[in-house]
Amino acid sequence: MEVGDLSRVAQDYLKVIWSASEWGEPPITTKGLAERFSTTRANVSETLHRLDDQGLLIYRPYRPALLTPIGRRLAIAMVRRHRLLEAYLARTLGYAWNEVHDEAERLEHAVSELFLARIDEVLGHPAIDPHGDPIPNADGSWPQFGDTAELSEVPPGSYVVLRVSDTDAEQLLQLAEVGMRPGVTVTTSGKDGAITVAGKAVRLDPEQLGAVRVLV
Amino acid sequence: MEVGDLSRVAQDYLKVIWSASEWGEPPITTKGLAERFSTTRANVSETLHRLDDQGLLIYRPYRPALLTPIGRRLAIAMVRRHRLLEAYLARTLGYAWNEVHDEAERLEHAVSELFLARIDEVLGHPAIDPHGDPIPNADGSWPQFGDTAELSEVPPGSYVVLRVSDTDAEQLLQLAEVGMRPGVTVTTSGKDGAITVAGKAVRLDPEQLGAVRVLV
DNA sequence: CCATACAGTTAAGTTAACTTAACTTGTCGC
DNA sequence: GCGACAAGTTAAGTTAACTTAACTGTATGG
Ligand SMILES: [Mn+2]
Ligand SMILES: [Mn+2]
Ligand SMILES: [Mn+2]
Ligand SMILES: [Mn+2]
Repeated sequence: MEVGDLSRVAQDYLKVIWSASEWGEPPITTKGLAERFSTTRANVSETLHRLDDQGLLIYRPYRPALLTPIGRRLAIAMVRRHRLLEAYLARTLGYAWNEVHDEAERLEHAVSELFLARIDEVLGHPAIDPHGDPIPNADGSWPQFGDTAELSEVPPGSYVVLRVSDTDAEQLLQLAEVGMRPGVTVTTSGKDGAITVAGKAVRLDPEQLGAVRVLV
Repeated sequence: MEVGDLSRVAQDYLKVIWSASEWGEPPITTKGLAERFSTTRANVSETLHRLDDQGLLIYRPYRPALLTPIGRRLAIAMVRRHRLLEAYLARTLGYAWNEVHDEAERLEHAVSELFLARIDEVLGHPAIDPHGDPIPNADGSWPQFGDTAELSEVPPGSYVVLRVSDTDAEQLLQLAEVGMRPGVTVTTSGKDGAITVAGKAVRLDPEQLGAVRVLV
């Protein structure tokens, strides 16, 4: 089975279910999926049943779904598509890092394996996307970096930003505006969100701090 | 109304209906659409009803459908998408001219106006796609070239190839293999398909000759 | 331990897009 | 003019994906 055999909806579900747990977070719930896809819990419940029928995940009533090995393989393929496309848009078409996500969200369902191979080559096989998320390799493996923690959970001190979550477009724009991006150094004071980003003092709310992962 | 408001199916129908008549051919029939989309006449008939309901075309029983002004505008927007993408794939990602069509057929439904503007800029606002088809401008106008005729209809002599039809992938590959492409000079003998392409003698069947348009 | 709030499910209905089968219309050769 | 055949339509049924409404299960804080 290949990702091209799945519907757009199935592709998005697998990708979101897999990447929800990527940084150690608990598995995504029915409600979480409903919010992510701007739909109803009823619709999510029904869709999860369908994905179970297709052998992509195991539906457990009132419990988060579990990806099957096939589902996980296809999920990782979708994550690769998404992040490779984001990297391509940013690097060769002049997209800002807060513009790439929405475009990749649609292109990921349309491009062929040939297209992916070509842009991977043009980019020189990049390891991370513009938000610092690792890009899985074509064989399903992916690069591992050092241990990370959310900026909201870390003791006061200086850290290197590894990754900024790209799921909330507005939040990403706010973070971009204060200079937050992978690679910059931030210093936390421990005092309600007062931090410095690349030397500049700014204030972030707990949600924004939770979107930033630093090397620990 | 924008192309993004239409379903994938609606986008493809408008594009195909409009481009069928681009070179003076008669309007495409229900059967023609069914073949183009590998579906049934029944399905085409029903879909045309839906497009009529949406004000995109006028459905006339037992007669070819007529695009409304809105339908025509959106059709041309889709043709622009398709051809601009083909040009991009060929010029910047190393696609062969017989590989671009299928990829563009899917990407045309997924890319944003921003993406189109960026690739248009990267390509320097190309006037034709890799098959010699004119690329409509963003305002709906498009470049006009000299008068053309199908190679099957032209008196014996030497001609410059302007355009090769890209709708039949296998046929396009065959034509590519004998060196046929926009810009080459061909000489017709009038004797059942015996012609020279860029100096090399080849034999083409009437269908293949009909796929090639030359400057007259 | 249990009421309750919220998460999750089930049910019923809708729509676009598809299929197959049966029927109707248009046109073309005689 | 007309019959035959191809083209086109209508009808009935399916599926994925969505909605709204009603119901049920889970977990928790008092
Ligand atoms: Mn998507
Ligand atoms: Mn990303
Ligand atoms: Mn298409
Ligand atoms: Mn073309």
